[in-house]
Amino acid sequence: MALAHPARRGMLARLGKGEATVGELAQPLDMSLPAVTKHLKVLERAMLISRSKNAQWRPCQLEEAPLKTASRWFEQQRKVWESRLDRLEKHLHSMEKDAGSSRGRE
Amino acid sequence: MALAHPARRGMLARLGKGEATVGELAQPLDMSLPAVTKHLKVLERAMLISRSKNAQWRPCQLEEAPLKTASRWFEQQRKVWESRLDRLEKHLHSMEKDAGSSRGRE
DNA sequence: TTCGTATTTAACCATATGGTAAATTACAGC
DNA sequence: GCTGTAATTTACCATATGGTTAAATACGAA
Repeated sequence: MALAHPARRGMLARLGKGEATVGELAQPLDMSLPAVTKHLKVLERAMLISRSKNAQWRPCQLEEAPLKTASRWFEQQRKVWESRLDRLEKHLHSMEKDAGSSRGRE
Repeated sequence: MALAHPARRGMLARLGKGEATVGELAQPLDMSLPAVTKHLKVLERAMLISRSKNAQWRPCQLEEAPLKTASRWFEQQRKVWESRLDRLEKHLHSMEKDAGSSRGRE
């Protein structure tokens, strides 16, 4: 999952404020430039960012569409978890009602 | 992340319907029992489930509280992404206005 | 005590992930 | 063409993850 690594989430957060070069993204990250390049490739393959060329710099920018998808994904997940919690809570309440009959716990 | 693996999410979904033994959780999963045991340990360490004893069975059940936390987490994440997208959209619109002045694209 | 079922442990393996250092490429300016 | 800066590629390494099989453990029932 492209969003799994904190360094990558950090880069995306930084890019939310606007275009940045590899060096700029690396600066707060306490890791070598090759490592940053690798993370950028992950983000690029996931189409979360795009890159361009400016002399010897290779600036990165956020891709708008997939992040909207990510946002929608979070919203969906939230709904899924909510419905699971609903079912769970019903289950737990029915257990409370039953509690006197046969307590399996030791 | 305990919620990362589809098998584990499947187990949690199953447990949302009520207690289940290791064998019952394994049945739909096309993997060996030892593999299932490992996944269960991950879930147990993350305190998403708890286990008990019933003869030779070791039934599992969902832990309520942390899943509520997970739900809250999703909600938070959603808000974070939304605010990022707001910022991003403002940025993109300001670029549109600028578009005529200096087109870096080739 | 022995047998069958449920589960775990131990030992092992393949692959993915995240990092490094050193060499290489790309480019601007002198 | 040479030099300095930005970034990437290459080769390598350590650890995490997810799986396997075979053996061990736990328990109820015969």
